[in-house]
Amino acid sequence: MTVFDVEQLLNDHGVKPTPQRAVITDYLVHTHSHPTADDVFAAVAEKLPVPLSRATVYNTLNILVEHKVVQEVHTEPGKTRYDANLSDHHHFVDSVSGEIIDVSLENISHMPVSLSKDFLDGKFELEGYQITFFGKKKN
Amino acid sequence: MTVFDVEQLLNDHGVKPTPQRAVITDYLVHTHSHPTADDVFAAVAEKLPVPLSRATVYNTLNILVEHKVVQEVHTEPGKTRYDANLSDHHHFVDSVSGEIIDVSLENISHMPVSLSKDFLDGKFELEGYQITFFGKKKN
DNA sequence: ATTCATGCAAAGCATTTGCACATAA
DNA sequence: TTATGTGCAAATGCTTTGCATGAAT
Repeated sequence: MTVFDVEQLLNDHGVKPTPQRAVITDYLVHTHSHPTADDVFAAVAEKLPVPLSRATVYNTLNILVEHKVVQEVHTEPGKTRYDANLSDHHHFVDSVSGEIIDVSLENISHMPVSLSKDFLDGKFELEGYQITFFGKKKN
Repeated sequence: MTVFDVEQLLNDHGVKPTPQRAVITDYLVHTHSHPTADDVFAAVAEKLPVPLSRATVYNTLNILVEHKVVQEVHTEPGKTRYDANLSDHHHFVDSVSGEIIDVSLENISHMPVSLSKDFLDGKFELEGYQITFFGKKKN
């Protein structure tokens, strides 16, 4: 994805592209590492010809989440991670390192999952679900 | 579950029962509200004849997690919630209020879920999974 | 005696906010 | 010029830590 495409992506989601936002989004779109805000800051700060503050990173990430360009992933206490994989997928979390690995739908049996009418019973409107697998990554 | 049973439960999991730990555990075992550490502190402080500090609540919750008496639930940024429902179950999160509702296995279709051999491929050892449904609770 | 739990206050992180400056339409 | 984005630093909120006291074995 080129810088132009990133600007397109931002425009498509109603986010005004700025140099900072473009570089942050570009980084997120090209990584599978589910970075934290600080990971993003560290990776992007050196790429930008202009200074970059943590506040801008946090602001940008929140805007990208609000506009559904990326999604938050919560697997560990105290850390919010970001995922720009826009395809329908789930996650495998290594219980030792905390590393998050994407799991595409074709790697999961017995999909899709749904809630019984008995549970929903006119009381809940189901919008989606997220499966977090956990286990150990072997060496 | 009586106080005696709570002490039994703690002993069974290798946690030395103290008054604070017993009352905290008792509270967790009897609620379905998935409380935060602060919720626990607020609910338990007034029940105890002795003073209770937040540090003790945090210490105790971490010990209970380590000894698998309760589990952490992460659905929102910046908040760790605790769940003493020891049965196999999943969660529904109200996307408006953040409220977490337990979903027992019989309320889910297409269970159990598993990962394909292709994904695991000798590289991952699957220990379990957690499904987080999200949507709106109707009034 | 020795070990371990507790309380308090201080410290630590991740994240948000207030405000001034810079930028773009 | 009007609105919006950015940077900096201060503030906030949740959680952990250090240390002294207190209880239990």
